[in-house]
Amino acid sequence: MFPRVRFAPSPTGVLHIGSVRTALFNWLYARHNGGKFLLRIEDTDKVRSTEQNTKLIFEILEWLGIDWDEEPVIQSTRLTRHREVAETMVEEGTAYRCCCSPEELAAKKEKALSNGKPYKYDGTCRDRNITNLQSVIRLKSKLDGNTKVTDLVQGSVVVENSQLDDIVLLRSDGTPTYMLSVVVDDHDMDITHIIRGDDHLTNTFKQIQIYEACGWTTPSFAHIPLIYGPDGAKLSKRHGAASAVDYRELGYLPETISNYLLRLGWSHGNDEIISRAEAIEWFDLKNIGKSPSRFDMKKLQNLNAHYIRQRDNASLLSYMLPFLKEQISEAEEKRLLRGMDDLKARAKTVVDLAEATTVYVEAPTHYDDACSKYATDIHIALLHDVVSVLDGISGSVTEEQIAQSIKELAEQQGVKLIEIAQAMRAALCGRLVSPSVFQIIEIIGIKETVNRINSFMAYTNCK
RNA sequence: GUCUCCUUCGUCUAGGGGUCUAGGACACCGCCCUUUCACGGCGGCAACACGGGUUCAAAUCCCGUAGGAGACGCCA
Repeated sequence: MFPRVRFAPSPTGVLHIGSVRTALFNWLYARHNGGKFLLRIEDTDKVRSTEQNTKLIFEILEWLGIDWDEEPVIQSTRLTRHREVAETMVEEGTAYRCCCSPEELAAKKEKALSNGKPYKYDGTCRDRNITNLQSVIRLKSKLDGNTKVTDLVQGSVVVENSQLDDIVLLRSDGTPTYMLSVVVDDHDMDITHIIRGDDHLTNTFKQIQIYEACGWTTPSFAHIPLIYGPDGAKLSKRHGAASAVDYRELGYLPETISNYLLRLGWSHGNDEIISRAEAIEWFDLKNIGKSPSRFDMKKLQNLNAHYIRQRDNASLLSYMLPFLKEQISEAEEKRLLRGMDDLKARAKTVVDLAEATTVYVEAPTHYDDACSKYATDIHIALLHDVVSVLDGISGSVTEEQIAQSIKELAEQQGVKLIEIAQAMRAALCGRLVSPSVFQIIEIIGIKETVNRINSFMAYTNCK
């Protein structure tokens, strides 16, 4: 039998990077086992759910190449079904109506807590046979014995039923709670394996009781550890970036995110760079670790640098275009394409890459302070020499030709190449870090090079 | 507070009784390459939380302790 798994995010916030990992694991599980990967939007909290968040969920999954197999289920459209199940449970005696007011319950809870006792609904309405439809419906949970989960990641976990509460299934306004709707939907969607964050582990016991009360087969569970920030607390905004959208905007490639997330908490021997095909071939729940892991930005960056280098220049260029501050012409695009090899060896993110491209499209708008080191009389004299050398070269030139001529010049003048090269870099780029100056000249051409050098000399002259 | 889970270099992890003087990757530090910065190459630093067992033998199995995390809503 082929597994059916699902990813069931709630659009009450921007898609968390940890949720993305859950989606990935579910997807890989389905693809590895020839099963189906389904999507369900859990939008029953109408107040906090937004269209924008829902849109972003689809967008991010597409961006990552995580495709789904059937029409996504929108949970809010299934309200009638949820209600129906709750009513049936009341009829069958596995649930009951409760008319304790929220205020009463809050008071009881406060009292219990102040006495240092664990709070649990006291079961006041459990056997009262209330018919008032304004009441909530609670699960009549088992009072003794225990409930066991054989989790595919966590192993066998047992909880005493006395610990479990009579949870609310249907609110007084007739809408289902999360506990009810997940169980009903997972059952109706024929979900065989539930792979989700381990913050749901304790919910599982309550949910199993609902499955049993309804006489449904419980699916298999796999609770994967959460992702934490560098300080060990749940990864959130204050750690910098917690949503998948953030990472996309920061210039991380989708293949980087997939690979990183896969490797976080899961391993296949010593493999670090894992292609999509390998991931599908190798993925197995058995290799998921049980301990939580911290998100390491440096490692993410390193991986991203790897994938940037690995992309072919044309696709990298088109991916980068939206990151550019200004639109560029076709001629400029060609320049960037030529310079891409040099550019991509240095970039950690696409944002870096986009920023670094400016040397190929425009003259420096300002010069870094460090450049003044190469604005001495000696350097200016050398730059004059460079200009004469370049003027002597006609037509299109290659990087090698230019390098050759400049090396000869250095030799003639009895200076080290670095002195000339850095002065040229300051003039051409306005800073002392850039791709090869000879390569830059090849791409921007002699004329523009001479212009930039002249501007630099004029600028130092004014100072 | 109650319940549940977790614990190998700073971080992600390999390992599942002897092959472990614990392997890899990122980070960090050197050196090499070099027109800068990167890339790349070579090398270095660095961990089995603690205490008891079991065993000829324990990072690996068992029990405690400590620390960390999660769940305890008419949120999902």
